[in-house]
Amino acid sequence: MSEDRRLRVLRAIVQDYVHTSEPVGSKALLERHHLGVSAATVRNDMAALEEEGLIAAPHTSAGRVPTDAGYRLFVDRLSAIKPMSAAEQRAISQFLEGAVDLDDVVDRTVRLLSSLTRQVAVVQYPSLSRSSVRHVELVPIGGERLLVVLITTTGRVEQRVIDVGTDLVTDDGEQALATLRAELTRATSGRTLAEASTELSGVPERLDPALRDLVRAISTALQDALVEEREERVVLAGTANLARVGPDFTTSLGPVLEALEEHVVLLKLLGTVAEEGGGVAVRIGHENPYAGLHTTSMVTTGYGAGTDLVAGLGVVGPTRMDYPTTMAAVRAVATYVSRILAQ
Amino acid sequence: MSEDRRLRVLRAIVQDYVHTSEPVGSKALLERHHLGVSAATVRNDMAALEEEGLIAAPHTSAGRVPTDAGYRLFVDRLSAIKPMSAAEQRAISQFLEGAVDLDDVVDRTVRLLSSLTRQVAVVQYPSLSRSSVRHVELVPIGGERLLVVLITTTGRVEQRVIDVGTDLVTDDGEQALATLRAELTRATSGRTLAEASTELSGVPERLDPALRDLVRAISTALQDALVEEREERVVLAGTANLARVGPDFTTSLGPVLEALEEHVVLLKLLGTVAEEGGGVAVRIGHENPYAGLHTTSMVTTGYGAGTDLVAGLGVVGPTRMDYPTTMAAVRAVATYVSRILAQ
DNA sequence: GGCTGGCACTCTCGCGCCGGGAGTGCCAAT
DNA sequence: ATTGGCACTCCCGGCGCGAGAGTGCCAGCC
Repeated sequence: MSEDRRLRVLRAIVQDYVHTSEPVGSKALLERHHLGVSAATVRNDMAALEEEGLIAAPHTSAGRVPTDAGYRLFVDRLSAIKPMSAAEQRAISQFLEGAVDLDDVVDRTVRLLSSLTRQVAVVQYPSLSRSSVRHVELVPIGGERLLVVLITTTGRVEQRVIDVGTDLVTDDGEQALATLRAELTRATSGRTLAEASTELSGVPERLDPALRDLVRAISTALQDALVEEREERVVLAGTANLARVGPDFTTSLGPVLEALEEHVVLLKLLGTVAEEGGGVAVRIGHENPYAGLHTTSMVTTGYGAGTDLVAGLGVVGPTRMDYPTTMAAVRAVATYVSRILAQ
Repeated sequence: MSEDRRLRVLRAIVQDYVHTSEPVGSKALLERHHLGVSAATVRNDMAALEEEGLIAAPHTSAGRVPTDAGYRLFVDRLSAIKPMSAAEQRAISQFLEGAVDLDDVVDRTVRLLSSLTRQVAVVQYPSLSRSSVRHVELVPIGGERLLVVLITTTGRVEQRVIDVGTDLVTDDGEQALATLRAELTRATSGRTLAEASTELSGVPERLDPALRDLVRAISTALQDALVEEREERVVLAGTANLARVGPDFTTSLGPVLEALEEHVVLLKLLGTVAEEGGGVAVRIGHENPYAGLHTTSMVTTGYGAGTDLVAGLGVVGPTRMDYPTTMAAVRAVATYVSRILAQ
């Protein structure tokens, strides 16, 4: 019994099932793939594969369907990421280049990814952790409120509103703000977010004691904005693709949509990125730590400017998905959006 | 034949159908509502209502179901917006008060609205059109690129990246930017966006001819940001609720999800707001201009700080929805989020 | 030992049929 | 205008059946 052929059979099953959405039997396999053996032999192999937990039959005497473990083996050892055609690459690149700002880049990326894969695309906004401070701005709004704006090298803008004890829309207030602004800029500008954060804590002491409380408030607000992970945003597109999957999927549709609304969860999943397979990580069915996504697979990778990975992107789809092309699309989009961000 | 009773029957049908999700027959009606008449009378009324196009039967000898026109009449004349209990109001208010910045307000609002109504909530970011310029900032990034940031009174931040012909990270460049910054601030600060836009066009002429091209580029970028409607964002929550609606709805689920991804469409729908019914507008089934939403109804209203309405919010759900309570929730959330924004 | 053809067996799926039930429309009577 | 009565229509669930797809196993063959 050739171990090698058994794996070829598994591969054929995965490919057929992805293609037809129906359990695949020994005979159907022979028609579409010319393994040089008979149906009976294939049946023996299938029995063995089932024994190993790689495929399963929905009921006696139906065809076989890959299990999560089967897909896993397929992804790890039986498939190669399909290279994208030059035309596709050009299209991707051109589409992304039309973007006018960071929001637009992210928006285009997520749309592109969902239409390429015909699945749900998930793109994380470039994370703060690796970027540095470009600019800090203080804007008084209303009587005793202050808008603190932080602009980073990745072009991201963070804002916080804080309550200050005193009215700032006075001459005194304006003046205080001016010195404060200068001081803050000096303390943070050009520094990485982590550096800026520590630098910031020294500022209050150096200033007029009368302002100390105010400064402390601003400083903590900024630090808050600096380290805040909660603020990391994700953007989705292509949820309608879930409805196209098929009737077998409609039951799990509710839970999946729910899971997709938990952006915190998605962020976490995008965060952990594997290095193998060209940097593309695949999480299949129950490998997924969240119950709502047990019927789905996630294909993710990192992207970002420079050598640092600053964010993640990927797609969510039914476990029965075309892994090689999906992985290719995810990788390609990540590459090109990184390139765009790099300039 | 009492016109009045016929409408009471219609109301009963709508209420029952919303409650049970099943076509309602004459007998079932009598059990749940004590109209003082017999089943036969109700049947006559139903026939008349069907004649008028207010209700329809899925097939001969099944119960009746309200048509879009039926719901319309129900909403306009047969129902009153249910007042919310004091406890609910307190809960809404408290939940929204925890927000730390504009993003958080919007995020909380949309979540709140979807969980209150158990439907898809849509919230538009406060629109620029009614607000005015708080601040303009120019940040050079990379060699020949400039990030233009616009901060408005509503706390919104718009950003644009523009390519300038020359390298700005030089002493000359820095100096030019400084004067430019001052000039722009003077021209726009405190003005409404429309005013600022016209004011802006005068700026290039008043400046050093050498900078004129640069200024013109910045000025157009700003004007772009000022009037840009495309940039208006909407946020969704509760799409999973669509999956709970029922089997009859699953077919239209795909198109609906697609429509919900067309944020431009949603913006347009949120934009047109009626004044009747406490400012809450209802768009039922085919009244909706977009085919994907023909099976759904939309309940929307405006919200925003001050006397001006600056944005819209609402929910999307199946035409078979509980209009009175949904309308109440939409109105209440709009009221409270406006209050939050007002301070 | 591994491969193959053959064969009996199992299970699903679609179809037609049937009876019960809910609901209607109409009519004659009040 | 309302009502009780009655015949009629149509959906729905359950049942049986045959076809088809697929399997498991066995005996023979290389």
